[in-house]
Amino acid sequence: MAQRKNSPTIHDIAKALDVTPSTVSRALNNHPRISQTTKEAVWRMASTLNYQHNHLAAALRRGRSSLLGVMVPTINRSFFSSVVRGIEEVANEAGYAVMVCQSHEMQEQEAANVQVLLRTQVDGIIVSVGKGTSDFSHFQQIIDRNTPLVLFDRVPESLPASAVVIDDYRGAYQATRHLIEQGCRRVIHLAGPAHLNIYRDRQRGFEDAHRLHGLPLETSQILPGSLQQDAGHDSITALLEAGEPFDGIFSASDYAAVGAMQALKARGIAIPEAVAIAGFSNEPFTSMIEPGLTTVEQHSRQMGQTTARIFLEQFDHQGDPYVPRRTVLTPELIVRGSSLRQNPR
Amino acid sequence: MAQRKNSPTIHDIAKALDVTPSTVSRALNNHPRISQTTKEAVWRMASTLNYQHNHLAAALRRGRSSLLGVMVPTINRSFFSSVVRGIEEVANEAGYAVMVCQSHEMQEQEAANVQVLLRTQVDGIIVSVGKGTSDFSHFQQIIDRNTPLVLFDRVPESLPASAVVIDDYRGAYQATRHLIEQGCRRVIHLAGPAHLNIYRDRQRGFEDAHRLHGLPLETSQILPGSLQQDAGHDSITALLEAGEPFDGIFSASDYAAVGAMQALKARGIAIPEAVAIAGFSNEPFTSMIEPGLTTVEQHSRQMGQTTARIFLEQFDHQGDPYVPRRTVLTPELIVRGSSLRQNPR
DNA sequence: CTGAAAGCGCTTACAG
DNA sequence: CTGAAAGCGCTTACAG
Repeated sequence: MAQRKNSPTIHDIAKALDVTPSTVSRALNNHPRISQTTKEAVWRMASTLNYQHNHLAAALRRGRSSLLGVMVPTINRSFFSSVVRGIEEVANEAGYAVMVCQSHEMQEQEAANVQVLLRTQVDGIIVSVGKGTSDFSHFQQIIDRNTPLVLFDRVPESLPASAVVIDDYRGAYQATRHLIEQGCRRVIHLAGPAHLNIYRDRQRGFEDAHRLHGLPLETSQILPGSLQQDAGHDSITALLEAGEPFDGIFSASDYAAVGAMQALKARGIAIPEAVAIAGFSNEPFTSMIEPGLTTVEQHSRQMGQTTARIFLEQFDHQGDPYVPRRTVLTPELIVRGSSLRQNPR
Repeated sequence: MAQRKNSPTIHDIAKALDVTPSTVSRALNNHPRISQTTKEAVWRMASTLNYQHNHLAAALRRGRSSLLGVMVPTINRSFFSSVVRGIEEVANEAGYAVMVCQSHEMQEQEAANVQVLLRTQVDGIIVSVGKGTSDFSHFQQIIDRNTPLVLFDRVPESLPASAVVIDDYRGAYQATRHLIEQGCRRVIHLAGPAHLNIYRDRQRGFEDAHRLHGLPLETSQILPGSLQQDAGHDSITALLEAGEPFDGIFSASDYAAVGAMQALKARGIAIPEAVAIAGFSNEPFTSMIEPGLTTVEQHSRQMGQTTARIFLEQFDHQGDPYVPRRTVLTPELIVRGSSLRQNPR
């Protein structure tokens, strides 16, 4: 079995200095009513003994852990890892350690992770929900426990919690309008699962861009799918094999857009001349491929920072009647070679 | 201030059932010497009261937190996020929650994170060191505290800790040999900081491939750098501007390789005909770009799983005299269009 | 099979 | 400016 970790405690420091643990604790926490001499003696002794503060014990006593839980569908997306980075920056600054975990898009894993985070007594939880989640009761449990919950990007509307999102509708609208301005007359939309706000909003933006430009739109132009790279590839390949005509693609994901590009290239279809294409998220690879993929920047790092700040506010006002708020960031269209035609219209 | 979280405790369950906290605790932990009837009553009451086990308190009492700390340079690399995924799989299975943090390649942040992890009383720490780290005393501190430490991929040799790596030498050797077999006679190596084992080994593999194939090698063929995308771009651009001749590139990083490819393309140099190129890591984008980038697969997920298993072993044998071990995984060369010539030699 | 009691390492009102 | 004492919520040898 695990052997006792003979780490020195506050008690050891106290004994060595012939003061009480109370004094040592106060000195370590830089309490104002402890003399400078005592503080320095304690600090020196702590360093000599290689004292390591037991955060667990302090957390138990204080009723707060200074741990912030973050759950994302996967860290293996530039979007999510950038958001995490933004959260870290603000949280660390405020004295929080961040505990990151992944749902891998599965509801079961998501619910299990919520249990882990709550049991670990995190002071708050930040979440972007997985594609596989349709029942949100595990989040309700967080709220019931009075633990601050902040959502970002993928946000279930039914939950009374604050959220930070970008204006997906607007990003999609702009991307689609851009394709139309480049001369596209029949644009395909690679859409995501409609139970997620972001994909619903992107589809609405796509639709409204057509409406407001007086362009007809058939439901067959909208292809829902997993938005993975292979799904994009397969959807477009099927379309081409069926002989369906189209001259533009707006994908709700950069990954599916790349798959689509590969399907087009495999048949020698010119991008952007024959088919112009735009994605969503500005993943780093979008500027590595050729032609560069037109996409929508989501300001992920800033989104993380904002989310963390809202958690901090909410934590400080815990107990007060809290009115959930929604923060909407503005997306930015990044135009690259995949959609930019020589002679638009 | 934060308000008391009125969560029910073991004591509440005990009172409601008219038994003692001891019994409730045992029932919840499924202790063998508690009657089935009592257990079921406790479980039912726990569920009725919506009891949430306080992991912090249990951890404090038991002297173990069931938390595993993982520190990587950045989660924003497919390699690292896959390793983390592998660690998670094994650790969760064994009842551990994983706490991920990033050093962002900076020694200071790395040392600070070690403090956070130790204070949080994690049961073990898994690390891949940052590029900016030259002083390893913060890791020594982990060992001194008797907390299991396992390293992977980027491993300081001076530390008496177990490590999991791939055979970087072999991967580099194979990639370079492949380039030579494709007819390259003067290969450039985009190298990484020599204080990191992986880059030293990759360079050795590069060198030995030349030696064993009787090909001359000048020191000017080795270009050390940050291995970021723009660094690769700039190094190769400078070489071209200087009129240096070369017909192959072996980059110690996929990112730098992409930068190099962009530099070549910008000047209309044919890949792989004029210059063949290979990278390292098999990042997903290597199969998205054109031509596909030849690279070395590192079996990252398996690396994570292995690392986690070694932690578990080490934790179980804590206190025993532990002999650090080194596990070396075999890399795999992935040949793609960036290096495959029609008529080799 | 269950209970009484001590204690994990810290913090903090209450005194002085 | 410092101390004595209680307690955060749990677990676990020791009894019976």
